[in-house]
Amino acid sequence: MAPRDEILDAAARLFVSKGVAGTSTRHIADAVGIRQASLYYHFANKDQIVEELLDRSIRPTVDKVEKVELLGGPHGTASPTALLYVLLVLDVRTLAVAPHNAGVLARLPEVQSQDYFKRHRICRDELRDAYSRLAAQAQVTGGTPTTVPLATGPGCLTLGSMLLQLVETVIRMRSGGRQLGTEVDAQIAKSGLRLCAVPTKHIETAALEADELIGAFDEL
Amino acid sequence: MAPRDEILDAAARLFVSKGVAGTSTRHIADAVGIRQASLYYHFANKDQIVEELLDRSIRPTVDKVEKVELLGGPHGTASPTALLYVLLVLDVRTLAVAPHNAGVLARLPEVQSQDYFKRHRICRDELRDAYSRLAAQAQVTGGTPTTVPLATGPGCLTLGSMLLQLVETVIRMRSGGRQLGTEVDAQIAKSGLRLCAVPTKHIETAALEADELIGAFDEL
DNA sequence: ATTATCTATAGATCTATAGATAATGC
DNA sequence: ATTATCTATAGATCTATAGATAATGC
Repeated sequence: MAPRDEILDAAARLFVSKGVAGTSTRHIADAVGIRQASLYYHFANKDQIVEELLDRSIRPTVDKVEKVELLGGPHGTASPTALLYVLLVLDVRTLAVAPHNAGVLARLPEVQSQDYFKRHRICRDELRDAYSRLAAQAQVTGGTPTTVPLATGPGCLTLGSMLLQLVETVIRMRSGGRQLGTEVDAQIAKSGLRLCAVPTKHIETAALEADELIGAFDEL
Repeated sequence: MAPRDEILDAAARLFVSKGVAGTSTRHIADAVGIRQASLYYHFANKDQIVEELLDRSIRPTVDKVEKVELLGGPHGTASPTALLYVLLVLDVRTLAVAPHNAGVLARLPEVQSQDYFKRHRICRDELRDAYSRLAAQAQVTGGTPTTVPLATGPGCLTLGSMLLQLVETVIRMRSGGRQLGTEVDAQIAKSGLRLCAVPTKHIETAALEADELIGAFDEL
């Protein structure tokens, strides 16, 4: 592994387990096996390490959102419910395999209050809005007889933010050191659909349709 | 306000916005308006401040769990679905009114890795199990025709952990500086029931039943 | 005597810079 | 010449302790 990546790797592990402010540049250097000052050959300062890790942690997700929305766009063959399921599964998987559970980074106050976090917030807002759109369509298609309409608009509490939150159950489980079962992705995705009031019988068919899409997806 | 409480208050605010490791004792003292060394008259060390804040942040929730389960115990007049709704609403409200969004504390890595966090984890596990139990009963009572049984057992991904996660949407919203609507508690509670596959028509009746219970609850 | 502050400071640590050293590639 | 490390260190900061000071309560 390139020295620069070794640093990023060690830093990620330490940041996630002790926080950014709780990890000194010396800790990182010791973990890598170099001297503290040598870090500054690869990075201008400590924050730049955090910044790059943060970017890397959101990139895979952003890429997938685009592809998924494209999947339901011009062709239009896929049902919105299935698309929502696909996005949920991919999102969960990304967080589940992220090195050192790097998804934790974006939840640290000392990171959120930094200037470089703005870009990250924009990305996450896009993801949330994608969830909101798909959720709204899934509710319509499912023909749910909800007397009280669920919040899907730009209001305070959106379905999108709840889905985002639900997906992050994975981060919490990994933080707690719990083993991730083989079906977490499907379980969370189905829970997401239930949250959107998709009828139970619809969920299974959507899951089957989605599995096809996900299979084809990996070849993109 | 007693000086000790002023310190706790200022510390909470700073810890939540910059993390524990990112907040120095001097910052806290400055915020209170005393000298850094004066903190040590009230607390043996920095960690003790964190510890007390952490305890205070979980206490209200723990108290409520006991009362809610008691509500469904001997008398047995309340439906499990309504009880689940009650617990969700009370949990959301607790987090929503916690001073300075102190719920954030328990999510900081530098806090989770400390020894004093064990007690907090035990409390939260109890809450999670309470959710799991109520969710299981709610599913049975609701007579849900789920072909695939939802995970409610002691397995990897429980409904309990997902509900816990869902409730914490409030913490995230407050961190993001978003305004909390007046109905967040009800919205999240209903979402929780949907997550547990409680049929839509059941949700509204359970909500009404729960509102009664919550009214009576405040007098306990 | 107790309570709550203060000043002063020890001793550890942290980030970042300056400049030396050594190895490799042209 | 470029790349990647090193040693040494400046200068800031951090936690915690020692001991002085002043106000209040017995």
